[in-house]
Amino acid sequence: MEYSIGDFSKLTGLGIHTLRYYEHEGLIAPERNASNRRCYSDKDLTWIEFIKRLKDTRMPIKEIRHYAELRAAGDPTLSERMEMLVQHRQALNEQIAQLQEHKTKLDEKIEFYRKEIERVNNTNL
Amino acid sequence: MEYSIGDFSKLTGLGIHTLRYYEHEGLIAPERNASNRRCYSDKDLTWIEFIKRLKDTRMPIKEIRHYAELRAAGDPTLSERMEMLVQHRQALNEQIAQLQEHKTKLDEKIEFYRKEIERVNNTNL
DNA sequence: TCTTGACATAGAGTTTACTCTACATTGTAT
DNA sequence: ATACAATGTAGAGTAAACTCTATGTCAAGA
Repeated sequence: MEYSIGDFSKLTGLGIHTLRYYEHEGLIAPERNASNRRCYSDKDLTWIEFIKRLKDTRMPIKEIRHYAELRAAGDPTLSERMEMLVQHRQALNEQIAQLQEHKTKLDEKIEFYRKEIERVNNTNL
Repeated sequence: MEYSIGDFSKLTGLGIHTLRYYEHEGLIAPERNASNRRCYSDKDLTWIEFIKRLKDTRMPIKEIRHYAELRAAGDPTLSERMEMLVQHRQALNEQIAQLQEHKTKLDEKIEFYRKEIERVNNTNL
């Protein structure tokens, strides 16, 4: 299937402006039809979903662009791309560990609040 | 203990400019000495560490300011603060779940790359 | 006393990632 | 054929969170 930018926008949940911006930043390069309209493919869809993952996991656009460039260069860059992903997995593992620690502390804090509220209530009997 | 802004900066890992910015944004309000210099306390240290947690878990500064205002208002706002934290815990749980899904997909992708690299290597024997 | 370094404020500048505006062109329904 | 909605480009504007600059004050060591 091929999609106009409007359809692709609905499909991905990204705004039309954002899609053009991503193209300008070298993240994605959809085909063009005879009248210069963008034609997004299903491959583009898979790719943009992966870009969304990278973004969600805090990879900056610059780095995603670098990955996109390697990807465009094909097979010879396979191992370099894999290295990037392995690095990124490491970063992601650290993020998760960090968030889990934050969660523990937040749970403790909430428990403290619960007790404190109870205490204040009892004081004002 | 009391700390000058320079000491406090080293202690927290936040730049001096950032500390002043946080104060300007209503996140923290250190005491001042006779000559108007900021005097950060150990309480401020605990508080800023908590702010760092909130930031790390993607709470925007506006919201942290709101929490800071409630905190400054004391006991009457205890339950409202707890509600905020409970809400934020929910958001944090979702973040963690999301990141774990991203991790799974990333692992799969890396495994795909590993096989692909092997395949390409064998093709070129 | 003099100098130097830390600190003060106010406001400008930077970075990242969009988001929007202006204006021209094209595709489609009447 | 005409209107109007979608798309194109170029570039300006926005929001968040810093980060830096200019200029002035103050306190402690040589």
